[in-house]
Amino acid sequence: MIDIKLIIENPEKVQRLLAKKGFDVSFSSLLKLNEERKTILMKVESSKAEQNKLSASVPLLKKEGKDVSGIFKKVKQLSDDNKSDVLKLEKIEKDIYDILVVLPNLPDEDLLPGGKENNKVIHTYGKKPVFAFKAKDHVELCESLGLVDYQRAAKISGSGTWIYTNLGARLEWAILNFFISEHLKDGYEFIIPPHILNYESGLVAGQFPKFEEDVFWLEGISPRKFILPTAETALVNLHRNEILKEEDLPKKYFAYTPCYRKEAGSYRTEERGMIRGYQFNKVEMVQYTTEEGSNAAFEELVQKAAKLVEKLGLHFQISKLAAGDCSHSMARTYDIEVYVPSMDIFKEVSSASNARDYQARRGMIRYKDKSGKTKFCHTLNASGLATSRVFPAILEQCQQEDGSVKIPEALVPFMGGIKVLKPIK
RNA sequence: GGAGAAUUACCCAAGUGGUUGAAGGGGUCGGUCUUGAAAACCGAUAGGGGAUGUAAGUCCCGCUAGAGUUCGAAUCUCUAAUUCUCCGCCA
Repeated sequence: MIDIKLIIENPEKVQRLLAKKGFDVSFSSLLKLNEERKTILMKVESSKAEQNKLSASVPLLKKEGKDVSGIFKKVKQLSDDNKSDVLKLEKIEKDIYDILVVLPNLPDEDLLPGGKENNKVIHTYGKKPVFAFKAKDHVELCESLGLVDYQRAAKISGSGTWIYTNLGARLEWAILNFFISEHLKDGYEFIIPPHILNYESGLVAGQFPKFEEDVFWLEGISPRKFILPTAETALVNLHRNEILKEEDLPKKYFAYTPCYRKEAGSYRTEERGMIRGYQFNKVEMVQYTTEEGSNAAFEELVQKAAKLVEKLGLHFQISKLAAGDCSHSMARTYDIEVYVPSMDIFKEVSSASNARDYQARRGMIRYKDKSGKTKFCHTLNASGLATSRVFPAILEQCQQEDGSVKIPEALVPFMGGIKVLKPIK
């Protein structure tokens, strides 16, 4: 949620920043509503004050044996007269909320406007692997190595899904465990959240009301619930409606959950295999920080995500996203993108974002600073990482001429010492 | 899934219609005493949102949430959420 005070004080600035995200908005009606709100609020409150005063005088007068029926009548009259204004006020407040709740977060000043085309690669690690043989894509490799079963997945579930089998399952699990152990080393707290969340959680994360259609809703449960599209949705709601202490910040969490998304429908032929499915595994990091601490936390998250890919020895790059390519709730986003040889492109394995106080305002997530002032936290998140892109990248980047795949050293301890995956046919 | 009970400030907890911005504990902070500590004693400390104002202040809303009854609600009614207990079912 954008602070309405910011809009009132500087509507042009907010307008200009939102334009960078491709949002063309005018605040004239919002500003007008706000003026109306103030006028009516004052009226409503002063009537309330008078009613309170009169009512408060009743006990004393009663004790003195005086007749109070006149006061009853007067207060009733005041209350009745006030009713229409109270309703009007409620309507205006709802209208204001409806306008604010759909606005995306403001992008940081330093971001380029526009979409993907203006993303800038700011760091590249490693080199494109060169193969002296005809390299396979990850779908072929999964098949020949016996790691994934797409056919049976289609049978028991449907399209957009897959089954990790045997060593595939072990590799997937090893990757996740590797991530988990790294985060533990860095002092992040491990969280295993429920996968079924309530509406409020989606709202606070900023997914709702705009993207209600993008998640899976459960039937037969009330109030309605959805399955999380990312662990961020759960983690960022952990401290909803809480006031934290400044000395407890930053709070650093990570969680492993599958992520359930409808976007697999946007399948394109090049996104074969496990590049985009209805369900994928991801370890997610979230930090709650002070206002002052959020830039440093962002750097840390980006570095942490990058470090994971680096330790796997994969070729990857970091992109600074243009304003329009940042998520709805985010002020800035850097993507860590791993190279997928068969597609000859870089695919996102992590999105590190700073929501600043946007989510915190929605969820009333606050902290008391040293002077005792209550402020909104900043929330940040980064995948660390999504396996569904890492897994194919490992297979494709680490494949050898004989059709085997060399397991990255960092993963070997988590693979029970297995160093190479050999073709089974 | 069925039945019952609960939800008050950092924590426990009193409070069943009117000076309740909420008794009493505990905690926390400060002090006395002590070589230091503990104990004891003394004192301080009650959240949050909003309106107005340069400020001090004044006012509105806050006792899980929402709605209602009433001149007036923490207190009565309804709805919901959560927690606990019992029964059922089960990995």
